[in-house]
Amino acid sequence: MSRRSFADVATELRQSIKSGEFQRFERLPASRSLAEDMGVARNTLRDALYQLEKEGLLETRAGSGTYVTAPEPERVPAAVDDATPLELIDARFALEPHICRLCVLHGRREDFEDLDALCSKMEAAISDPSTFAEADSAFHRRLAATTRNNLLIWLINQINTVRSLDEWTRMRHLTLDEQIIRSYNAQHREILNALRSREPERAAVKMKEHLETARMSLMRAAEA
Amino acid sequence: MSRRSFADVATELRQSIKSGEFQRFERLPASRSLAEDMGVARNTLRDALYQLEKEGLLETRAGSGTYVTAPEPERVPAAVDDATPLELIDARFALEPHICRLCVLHGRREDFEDLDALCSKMEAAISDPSTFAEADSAFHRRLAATTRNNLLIWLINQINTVRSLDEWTRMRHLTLDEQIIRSYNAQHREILNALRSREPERAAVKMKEHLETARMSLMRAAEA
DNA sequence: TACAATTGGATTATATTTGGTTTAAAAAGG
DNA sequence: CCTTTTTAAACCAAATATAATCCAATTGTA
Repeated sequence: MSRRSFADVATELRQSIKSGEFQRFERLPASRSLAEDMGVARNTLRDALYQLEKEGLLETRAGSGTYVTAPEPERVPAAVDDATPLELIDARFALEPHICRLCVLHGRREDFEDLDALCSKMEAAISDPSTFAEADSAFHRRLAATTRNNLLIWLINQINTVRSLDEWTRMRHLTLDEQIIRSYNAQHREILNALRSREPERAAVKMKEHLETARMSLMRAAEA
Repeated sequence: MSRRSFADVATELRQSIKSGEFQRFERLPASRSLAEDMGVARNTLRDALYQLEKEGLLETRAGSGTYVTAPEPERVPAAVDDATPLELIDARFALEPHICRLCVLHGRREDFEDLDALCSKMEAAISDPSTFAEADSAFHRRLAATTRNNLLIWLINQINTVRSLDEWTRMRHLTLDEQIIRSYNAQHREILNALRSREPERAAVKMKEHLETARMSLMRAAEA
């Protein structure tokens, strides 16, 4: 029976890293003790570490230790952060009406109660644009959550964390007078009513109307 | 006796934050006492805090304290990579019909020529499921590109890189017999024709029919 | 307002751990 | 028998944890 070669050690370590036993940014045990733990000579372990370093899994700093390289999970491309408010609202036009349809399919009583509470919160914030905007955002995220579709929930969250959202909310505040807030509130209620009476197409239509109103007020703000 | 390096301390703190032991906006214990609690020199603790600050988990204000800023309890890959094929197709149901509408608005001649070429490629691959699947994916990505909406393009790309796509394509291959491919090809042509004659709603309807066909064949595959 | 306590920020010298390297012997395998 | 790889031990230089001390910003309080 052959001794364990450095390739075997590398395989074992690779799996420890991928399985999450060693997480990113974490420092591995010192080469001496790790070699002893794995029952292998330090030289062999070092060959394995060098291999993993070549593969980009590890980074080793002399005198300090060897570290799990951070596989930067996902750089949000500049294209996304640079999305314009109009691109953003088009994306919502794509997602949210269908989200309403799915809400009818998967919504439960407690979902509608949460949405109802958010509606009430928005209705109480007619003259408080900041509170309204926050509750409004929560309402739309709550809708996504009601679909029980993790992918859609994630997509909506991504959209909501787009950096241009700052610009978006800034522009919104310009248009959020009491009259607009009142009409938004009426539309939110209509959407919720359609969901509760289990009418997917009516809910989708009401959402489209809501987004159309938002688009219009946004364009008015852009002109000003 | 092994020293604990600042990286180890950082790992420990990182987990305390992620586990919720230190909550958002909360102030950490003073560096002196925290260092003592963790049995480490204040210098080392400070290095660890600096690292976490670089990672965006902490924010430190001289004379005041260091505060947790961690925004994301949400693992990006977890929600997305664990998406089921059915969640995935629901997301496509949300996005792609509206993408078709936007294609009518923003599509140019060269877009339609590219889509036409992809249709031809798929039609030539009736008995070659792998080539067909690749061109099919390219067709849908090209549709997204035609909207000129960077956000939508990015969302579609995200959906197409979901790991469960492997499972998805595997299941697809099960159902991709010549008959199914022929009907897909016919639907792709119908979509493209609707785009070219600038009929947004018809294009959206044809896309929905296409996705419905895909959903049905997927569910048949799931039963088998 | 002004003082005092507490906080993070920074610098120092010293001790120790760490990876990097070299060497030679032992083991495995053709 | 010869080649290759692993082992083992020793040493080096770099990195850094420690500990003590001082500075500067903030906060709370008299």
